[in-house]
Amino acid sequence: MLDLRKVKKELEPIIERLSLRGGDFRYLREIITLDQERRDIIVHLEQLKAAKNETSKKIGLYKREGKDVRPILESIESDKEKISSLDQRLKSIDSTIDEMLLNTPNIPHQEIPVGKDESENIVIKKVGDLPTFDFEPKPHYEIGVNLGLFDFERATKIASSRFVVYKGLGARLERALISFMMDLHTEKHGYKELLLPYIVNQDSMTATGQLPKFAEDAFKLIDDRHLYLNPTAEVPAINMHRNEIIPLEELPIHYSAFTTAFRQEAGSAGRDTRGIIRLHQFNKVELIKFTTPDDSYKALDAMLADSEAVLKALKLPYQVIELCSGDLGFSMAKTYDIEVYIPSQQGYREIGSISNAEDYQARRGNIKFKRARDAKPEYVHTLNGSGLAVGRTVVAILENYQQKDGTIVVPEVLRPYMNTDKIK
RNA sequence: GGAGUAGUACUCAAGAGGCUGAAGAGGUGCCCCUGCUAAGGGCAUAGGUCGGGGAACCGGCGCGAGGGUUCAAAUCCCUCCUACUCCGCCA
Repeated sequence: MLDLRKVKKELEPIIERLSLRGGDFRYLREIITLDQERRDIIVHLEQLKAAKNETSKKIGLYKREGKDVRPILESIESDKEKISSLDQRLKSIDSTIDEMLLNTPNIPHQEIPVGKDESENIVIKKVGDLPTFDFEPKPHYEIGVNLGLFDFERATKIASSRFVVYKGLGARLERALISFMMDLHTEKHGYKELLLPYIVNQDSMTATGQLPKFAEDAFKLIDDRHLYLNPTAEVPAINMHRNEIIPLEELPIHYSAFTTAFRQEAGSAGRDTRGIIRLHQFNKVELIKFTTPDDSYKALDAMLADSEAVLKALKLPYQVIELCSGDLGFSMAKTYDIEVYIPSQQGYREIGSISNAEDYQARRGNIKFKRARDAKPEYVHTLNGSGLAVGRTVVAILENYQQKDGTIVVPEVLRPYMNTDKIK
């Protein structure tokens, strides 16, 4: 959520920066008018309430002294109505302002590239050598089905399309990757391991920015508690500290969490229909940080390096891109995507995303810290990154490590987890 | 799922319509005392948030959350949430 005070102070520059995302944000001008009305009401309302409090006290006194309170009671009768109607008006203004702010995305960081969509993202580095094949490399779904690693038909029988059953060494590979990634981040990169709920409530979804605007992307439970299936570990992990003031000495907080993520993939009909690139359910290892505002961009770069370390260890070629303003996620000020090389597509596919939300989620979730014992609380910055999407890592391994005979060489770092050096 | 009990500040806890923005204790901070430590004494300690004001400061909200009754609610009523106890069920 944007800071209302800041919006008021820098209205036009903010509208201009937001519009770099695409879309019209001139509606924010209305906030200024609404806010002025809101303040006027508050001033008036508080005067009335203060007077009413005085009067009530007086009534108490009079009663104890046995005096007649009827005249006083009559004198405040009209204020009562004024107060309740002003209260109502205030509530309605507050909720209008709130709704506007909740539906307004984060302001893109000053230095990110300006562009209208993903075609204007900028490749900032390429790492690793592309594999060479003396045969036609197969797509992962063919390899996986041939080796008996995936079963799409039965997954559809069990659930629906866009699900998969992993079998045998396929299931083992997925599990091995989860363990490998979690071990790397917790033991080498200093993150604290979390195992989180896979169901989150409406407040959590709102704090991180999935709601109210992107309700159609989430799986909502049919239940009057307004619960959702976890769409990404970012949601439960950031909400660990919702409505908290984190002691300064606990910052920065680094969490790593494996979760299963659930997405409706609304609007993706027809895209990536084959294979395990885009499923309703997938596994992901996530990195989450809470930092002071001063440290968040350093922390972002460090997180990117932690993410990259997974691909480096697996010896998979990848590129890092910086998202342009038009491709930026709703809650984020700046985002790097990591894209892994997919031989069958002769191109790169997103396998991870590392973002700084600055104070946007912290404000929605009321997550603060204090610089000193008697200092005013300030919002923390929140960051999240993939470390990595596990299913897509499976895709990358199958395709990049495929052999002419149809088998897969297991990347060295995974062998202790796989108990084999070959999938055949 | 049934039946019950409870949620008050950093912690424990009193409070049962107005004199309570909240007794008391612990903790914490500052000071005194003591050669150091322990013990003792004094003072302070509702955070947070919204609004007014140049500021000092003033005011609104706030006793799990949200509604309601009342001139007035921590205190009465309703709904919800959470924790605990008992019963049932269950990995």
